[in-house]
Amino acid sequence: MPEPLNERAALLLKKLVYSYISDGQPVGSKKLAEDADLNISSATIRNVMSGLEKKGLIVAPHTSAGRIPTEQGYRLFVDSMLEVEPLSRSLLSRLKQELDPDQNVDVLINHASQIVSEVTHMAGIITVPKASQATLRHIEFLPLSDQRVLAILVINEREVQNRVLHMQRSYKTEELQEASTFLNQNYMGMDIYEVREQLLHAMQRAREDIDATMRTVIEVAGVTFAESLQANHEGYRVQGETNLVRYGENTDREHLTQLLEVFDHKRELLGLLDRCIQAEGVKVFIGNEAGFKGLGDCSVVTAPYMFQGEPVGVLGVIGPARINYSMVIPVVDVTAKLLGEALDK
Amino acid sequence: MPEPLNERAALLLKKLVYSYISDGQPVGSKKLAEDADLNISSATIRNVMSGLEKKGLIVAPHTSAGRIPTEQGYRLFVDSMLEVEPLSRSLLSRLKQELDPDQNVDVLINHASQIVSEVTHMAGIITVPKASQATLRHIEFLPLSDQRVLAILVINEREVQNRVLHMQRSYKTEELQEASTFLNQNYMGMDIYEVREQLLHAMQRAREDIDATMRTVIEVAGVTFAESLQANHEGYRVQGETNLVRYGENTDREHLTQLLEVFDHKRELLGLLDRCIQAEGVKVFIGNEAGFKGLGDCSVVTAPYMFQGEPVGVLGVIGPARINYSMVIPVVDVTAKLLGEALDK
DNA sequence: CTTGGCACTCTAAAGTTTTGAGTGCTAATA
DNA sequence: TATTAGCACTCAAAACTTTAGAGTGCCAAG
Repeated sequence: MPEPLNERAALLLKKLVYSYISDGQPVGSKKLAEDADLNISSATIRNVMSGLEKKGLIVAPHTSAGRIPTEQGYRLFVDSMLEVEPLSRSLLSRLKQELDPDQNVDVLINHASQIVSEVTHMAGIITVPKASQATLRHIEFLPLSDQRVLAILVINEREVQNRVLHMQRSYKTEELQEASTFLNQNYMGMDIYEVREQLLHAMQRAREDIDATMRTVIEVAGVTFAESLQANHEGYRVQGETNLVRYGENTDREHLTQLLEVFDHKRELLGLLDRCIQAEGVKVFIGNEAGFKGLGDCSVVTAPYMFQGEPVGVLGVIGPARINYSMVIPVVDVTAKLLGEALDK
Repeated sequence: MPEPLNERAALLLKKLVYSYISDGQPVGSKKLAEDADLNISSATIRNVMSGLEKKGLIVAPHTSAGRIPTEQGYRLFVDSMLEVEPLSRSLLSRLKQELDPDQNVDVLINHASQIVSEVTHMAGIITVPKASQATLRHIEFLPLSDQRVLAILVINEREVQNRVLHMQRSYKTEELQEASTFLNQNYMGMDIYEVREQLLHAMQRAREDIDATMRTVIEVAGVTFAESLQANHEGYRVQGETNLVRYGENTDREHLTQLLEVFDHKRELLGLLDRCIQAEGVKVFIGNEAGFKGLGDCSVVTAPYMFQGEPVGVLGVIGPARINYSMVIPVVDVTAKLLGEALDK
């Protein structure tokens, strides 16, 4: 395989892949002969194709069919002969509009995955961003019935979280008010891990002789931050799996259900995505390159997205290998970038 | 059709439906003769079946096949001969656990639809609850950069909403603090529609000669409540569409994609669901009873769920007509009830 | 009223033929 | 030496045929 492809062979492979991507039909020598603007007879093309087959770039599914690209064929195509189309103006503006920065992280990442899924007609996947940094912006407590307290946290400027805490005793509005005022005055702008640390310290020190406010603070905030960290959601979201159904004119149902089951095995997929987080820019996995079962003939296209200069998550799509890479790649790329911008506000 | 079924015919229909539901195969006279504990020859059964066919309760897909229930057959079965199984203890406890009342509405309704989808292996659908009542519990404003303000609303005890407002000018923390304090003191416990009304009035009155606080209040809160009402989300959620794929051993792909497209036509489905909101208890639509295209051979099972004594939304599942009604119906029923309880806290 | 029996129907499965796209090779050509 | 036309060959897919058997309807006997 070290032997490089001569120019004509490369051109032919390129045409073949484009043709196969658009029709889904194996491509024969005759079709290529007509199609190509190079004046070459089908016999010559057969010779060249035979060479490409020896190199493992294309195969014939059976004797009397045309050729289709192998994984390596796609690989070479994607790496060295793919011409990506720039995004259409209208699509770009739609992306921008959909990724309205005035929304919280959760909504944003859902939108991002949804929109790439819609546009590419593949299944969209996105990892929930690692909360690399979580600065306490504001905190508020409200009493509920039955010894429960509603805690509202504003993290990192505009991320609002809320949870219901079950407490040992019930609290009055005023107590809670004092507690939140205290916390806001003393801990605003601090990392929430830090806040928790300090609260733990404070708790250890002075078990007795602390005033009522401080006691309330410790009790309520202790629970809050414990839960806050615990709820440090990880995982990924999938959207538009049904697009996969509409594909596969010929694919049998088993293949399809197998693919759908991939989404049930969180861990493997998450592993793959996590590995992409450090990669700069778009990555394309073709077929088994992704390294796990059930993805034969499938491709995964991913791009990491940034928050405050750090890659914090990965956006991607998953679908048949036979996709319009020249469109999908820039869409994923740009959406990831826009998502990053929206997160940074 | 007014002619009532004799006992034996009814029993036979029942057995036939159960058999078809469990195998998906048309049921012949011989199979019924073996299966049934009644000692009756296949010939007799043929006579009876012929009667059932005349009444339009069953049909033979083709001459030499067994019979399958028609829509009317299912209807009769569901209405008068279905024996619902009580929920298993383990399932019930799972439902209860999943519908943890300490979560906000959004999460709860998603969970509800997700869990019925998982348990029944059908697609789960749920309408977003009508905000029949929205009492202001607490409000808070935080300044952001660029003349933007983060508004946090607590509605109905523990429902937290937040949105980013774009204002005409920028505000200081203190201004906003005063505004929120004022609102909390004066409007807490009031319906937010009411609050908006009063603010509008206040705005019209005294254009000039109002103090700075009051002006801020009007400016910021005006925008907040306007957006809050506008965002009065309506629609529905679908979960587990992929379950539909795993069905239909023989169903052709076209039929399936057609079904999936139903979900794209929000309005029709929403119309159907809305009509169920007033119905007490579970409703079952079979085939075209639902009244729109693309649902041939499909059933929809729905149950309204309550909030504070009012039906506010509908939970349901959608899938092939050939489903295990005795299991699906109680699941939808109970989940809707539990959801109501969770919402009521 | 029920039943065994039989002729009849019609699908699904298995087997067969036909078609045509595509190949590899060879010998002629430039 | 590289290209091409031509031809024999292969094989999947489509069309068609055959077979098997599941199921029916109806009749005549119990």
